[in-house]
Amino acid sequence: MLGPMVEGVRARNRAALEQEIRDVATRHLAEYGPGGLSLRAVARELGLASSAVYRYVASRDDLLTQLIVAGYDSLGDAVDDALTAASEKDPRGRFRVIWRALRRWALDHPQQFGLLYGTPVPGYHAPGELTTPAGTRVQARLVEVLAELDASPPEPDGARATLAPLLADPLFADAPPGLVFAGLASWHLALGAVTTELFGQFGPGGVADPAAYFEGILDAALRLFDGPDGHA
Amino acid sequence: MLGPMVEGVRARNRAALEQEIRDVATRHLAEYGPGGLSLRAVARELGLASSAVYRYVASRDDLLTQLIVAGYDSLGDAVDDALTAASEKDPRGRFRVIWRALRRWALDHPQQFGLLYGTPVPGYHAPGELTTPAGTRVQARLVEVLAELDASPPEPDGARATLAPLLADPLFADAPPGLVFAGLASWHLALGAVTTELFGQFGPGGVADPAAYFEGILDAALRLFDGPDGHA
DNA sequence: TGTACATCAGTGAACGCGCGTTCACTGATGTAC
DNA sequence: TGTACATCAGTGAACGCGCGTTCACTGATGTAC
Repeated sequence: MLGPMVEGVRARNRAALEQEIRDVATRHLAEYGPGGLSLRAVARELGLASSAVYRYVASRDDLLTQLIVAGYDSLGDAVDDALTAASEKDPRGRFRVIWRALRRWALDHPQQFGLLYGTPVPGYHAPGELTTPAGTRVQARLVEVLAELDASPPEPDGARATLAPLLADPLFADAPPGLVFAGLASWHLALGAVTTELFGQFGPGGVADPAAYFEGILDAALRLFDGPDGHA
Repeated sequence: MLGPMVEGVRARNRAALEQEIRDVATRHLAEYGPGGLSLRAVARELGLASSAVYRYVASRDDLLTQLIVAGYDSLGDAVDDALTAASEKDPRGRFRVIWRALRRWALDHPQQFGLLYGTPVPGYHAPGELTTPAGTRVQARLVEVLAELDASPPEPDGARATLAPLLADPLFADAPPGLVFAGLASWHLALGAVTTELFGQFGPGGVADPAAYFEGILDAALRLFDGPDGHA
């Protein structure tokens, strides 16, 4: 009665349809944005009665939460895969691999990226207990890399106090404040660049080669970790 | 019949109501986001029939465009005022003044900031001819400051080609590519920091003193303009 | 292996809601002579 | 200064639409004996 017992056909169908719902919803998200995500439209596309969806999804907000978690996981997988494939040892190289993977993923999934890192969906509050674990995978990878970096960038005035909550986190055990600061700054630099490339006009005329520009940004981000004498 | 002729009472009322509509709409925008902006709701709050709004606004999208332009202008004014008030001469100081004003404005008008620099509103396309002039005021100020900076940061590989469209812009006449690159990078760094402060979790635990952190970010941004020897 | 019953997937109608936009209209405000 | 007419602001009803969610229901799939 307990035993390993192969998943019944019902459970399999159920899982498959749950996945299908997420897939369709993700497509709709990409097309109409989070505000335009509609359970009825999803049901319609799946050939279901609108009420049938409620067998699989508790509410519209619940579906949104599922999509957010799935998005973080998709991004997390993309980064992990890139790291595995690159098998790069040098921490600076791994830093670049992570960021390139993030940019790639963001370009491939612009609306999902917006859902994760853009303007919050009005009226929706993500339940942190579901969202945070998946939402910090990339940061965790970055932190690992920073730990191997063995750099001691200058410590801005008051960094210890400013970053206190972060420094208290086990993730950053023993990390010098200057390094945490530089890490955070590099995060914001890269995020700002990706966001602008995705959504912004990139200024008048734009940038001819965003990929090359991004490489330049990575150089600049890494330079944030250098000491005042110009090298780590 | 021509003459200077004081604005008639009708024109004055009209202008006043147009402003009132924008004000109410801005509040609704702040509360429900761009997707939740509704002409009917605005009319309701003003005690008007929903159809009456169409005397002042051509359509919902038209209202959005007005709000975007008004937002850019509000931000532009905030930056200009800050510069005037500070009467700082040093270009690095003025750089800081600009960015502090932007952060301040963003914190005071989060949803408007999101409208300008966040995830685009799905299904809405801003008419660039109306939007761009107001939308580039801050950048123009920054460019002025960068021009006085008299720095020659390292020129990343291929910067000339990558940034070609920007360099062709009259704004950047004679600017060395390295400077333009550093300017763009500093823009993305500050924008990423502000966006994260407004919308993001700021990582696990967050940052204790975002204002102090932002000052650190400004230091880092200015260091992007330093030569490889560590000073401009 | 067969039968009785419980579980589950999916239906379709209905609820109450808000939306953008159009239209023919009433009065009040301005303009021309 | 007064009158005739044009302009304009605002009304209220109506259009057709899509939404989230609930509910009582029908069959099909699984389970226990």
